[in-house]
Amino acid sequence: MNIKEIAKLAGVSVATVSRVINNNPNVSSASKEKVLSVMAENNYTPNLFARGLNTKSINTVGILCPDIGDVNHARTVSSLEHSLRDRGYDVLLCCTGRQSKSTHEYLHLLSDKRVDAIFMVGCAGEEDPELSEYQKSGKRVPLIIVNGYLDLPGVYCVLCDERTAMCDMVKELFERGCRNMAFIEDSDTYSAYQKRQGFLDGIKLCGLAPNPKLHIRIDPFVQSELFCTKSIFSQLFEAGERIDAILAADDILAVGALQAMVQAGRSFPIIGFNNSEHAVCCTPALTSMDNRIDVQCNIAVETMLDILQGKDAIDKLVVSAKLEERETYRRE
Amino acid sequence: MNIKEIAKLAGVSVATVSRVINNNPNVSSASKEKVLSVMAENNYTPNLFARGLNTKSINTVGILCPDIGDVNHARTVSSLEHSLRDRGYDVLLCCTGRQSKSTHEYLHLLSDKRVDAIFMVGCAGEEDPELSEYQKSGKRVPLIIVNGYLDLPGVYCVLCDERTAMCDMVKELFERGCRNMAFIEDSDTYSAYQKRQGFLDGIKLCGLAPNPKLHIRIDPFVQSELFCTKSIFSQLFEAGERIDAILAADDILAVGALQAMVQAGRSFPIIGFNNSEHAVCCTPALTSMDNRIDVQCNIAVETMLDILQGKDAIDKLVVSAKLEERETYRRE
DNA sequence: TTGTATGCGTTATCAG
DNA sequence: CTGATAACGCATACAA
Repeated sequence: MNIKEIAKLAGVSVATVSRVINNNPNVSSASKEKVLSVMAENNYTPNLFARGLNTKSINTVGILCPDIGDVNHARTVSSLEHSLRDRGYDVLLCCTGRQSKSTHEYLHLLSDKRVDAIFMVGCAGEEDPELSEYQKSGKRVPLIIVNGYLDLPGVYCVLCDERTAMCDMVKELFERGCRNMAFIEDSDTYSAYQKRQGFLDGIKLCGLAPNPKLHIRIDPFVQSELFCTKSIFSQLFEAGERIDAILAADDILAVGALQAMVQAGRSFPIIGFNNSEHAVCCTPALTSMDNRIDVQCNIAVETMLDILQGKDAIDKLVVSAKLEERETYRRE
Repeated sequence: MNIKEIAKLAGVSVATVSRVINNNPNVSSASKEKVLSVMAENNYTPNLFARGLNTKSINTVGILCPDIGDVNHARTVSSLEHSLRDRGYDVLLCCTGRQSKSTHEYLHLLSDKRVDAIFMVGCAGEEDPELSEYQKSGKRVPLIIVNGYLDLPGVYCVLCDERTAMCDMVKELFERGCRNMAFIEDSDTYSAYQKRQGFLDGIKLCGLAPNPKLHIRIDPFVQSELFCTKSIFSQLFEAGERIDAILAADDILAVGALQAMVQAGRSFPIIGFNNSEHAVCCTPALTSMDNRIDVQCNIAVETMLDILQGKDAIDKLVVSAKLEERETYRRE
């Protein structure tokens, strides 16, 4: 069933049918009704390929993310998807599998599909030379990074002031008397880098000496990050290492450390990051820094709309984090 | 840059270029090389719309799921996406938002996009009359349900024997001496129904009387299912209700109950379901029934390939669950 | 307000 | 092995 057949059945021309489909006002209500009813009877829907061939757009955007199985990425994609669908856009999902190599490929793949924009979630921190090459090449699709930053022309970023948040947290704990704060991180994203720097900023500003022994890095590819973190901290406690606070770049890491702490019969502030469900699963419940991913996603989608409408959009927007207080740390 | 320009630059016809693009063997290696080099120089990629207009397929499948923010759905989609991409398929993601109404719409939306197949994740249990209507309507796209079952012609299902697994678990606990087992459930999916029936089967087979007070249903739309479950069980414990085992349809529910149990200073077997990360976040670590979603996804994709190749595929495939033993219950 | 004719970029058919 | 050309289904400029 195509537009020609509908036109014949409705006794009008294909142009008129096309106008009805596209809500063109220049159609008599009589024709319009007739066409609509014929379309309904035959439950006809226009072929999107043919349509896209003309309009160069199918109201579809691509989302690029390392792994949708990761809770944080899943939340982000979920939020983006809802915002986008509310505005009539479909979502093409690409999981790159954390291999920076293929990011490049996927970028091409998506723009070959003629998506209207591409969102990147959980992207790497370094200035990817391939990405800039991509931006230079003919295929200019609006590129929007969520919870990350890349200083490239034509790339728009929405992020969270995680560095400041982390730094302030360190200062706050220092005022509470903490002098031996541990820091745990895993992935190598821009976001991870910000948190690390924030921690180091704080340590420095408090006049403390950085202690490499308390700066833990967990390989994000291990079977279980939680278990790995837990055993490292168990060893530290057994070795009698002095620790009076822990800050983690992600909740799952914080939970691992928390379990080790409880097992060691100790108790001090632990702060997670991303405010995921993990924070409420553990006991005691984990205080966590919320990076406001929902807000970020909304802004990202608004930014996309601005770009597509030709308005000039802000290329770097920063939202502020918010501490979700639970049992492992409470402000006075 | 289109096929015509490439043809001109390479000094051949569009037909030859098209053959090169599609790996048609009937091209001299000389022409082939020439065309390939011209394509590379101009980093040309064929327009997928024009292509789809002829071939009726763009190697894209749709995935329909209530909410990608849900950890279980996220894991499933992640697994499907990987399998599919390995085989050259892209993924169009649609989150229906748990509203059965819109499932119908999304189904149409996806087939309008001319996807090659549609996977449904976390779908409702009842025989959706709209779905069967959909299947009857002209738009016949292979429909594959993961971790669910719908007895409809042309619908293929992969699932887990959760009913048996749950039933066996009850029997096992009975033999261990448990006589007052509680059951917690939330959503209203096919999977949820199976678990509930499995529990009731087990209770009956053990000659126990069903206790409505210990059959807890949590509204899946509450702010926090975990917290809700926890407070319900706290109340039960305070009221002196006798409970000597808990089975939950999902880990997050089990964790809530677990926290209440620990707080009440009690200890008995708790079994979660889906073997998610939640199970290792809590203390004691949660024993959980794994529904082998990765295996299910692989099978689902294989099924899709069979269907698309015209082979006749199995329309109902059942994998068996596997208990992941942790601290809340260990087999002897 | 309506219809005709043309083009969008490929693939497929057929003749060479 | 190659090339010309007709589809594919729709949008749109232009004419009426």
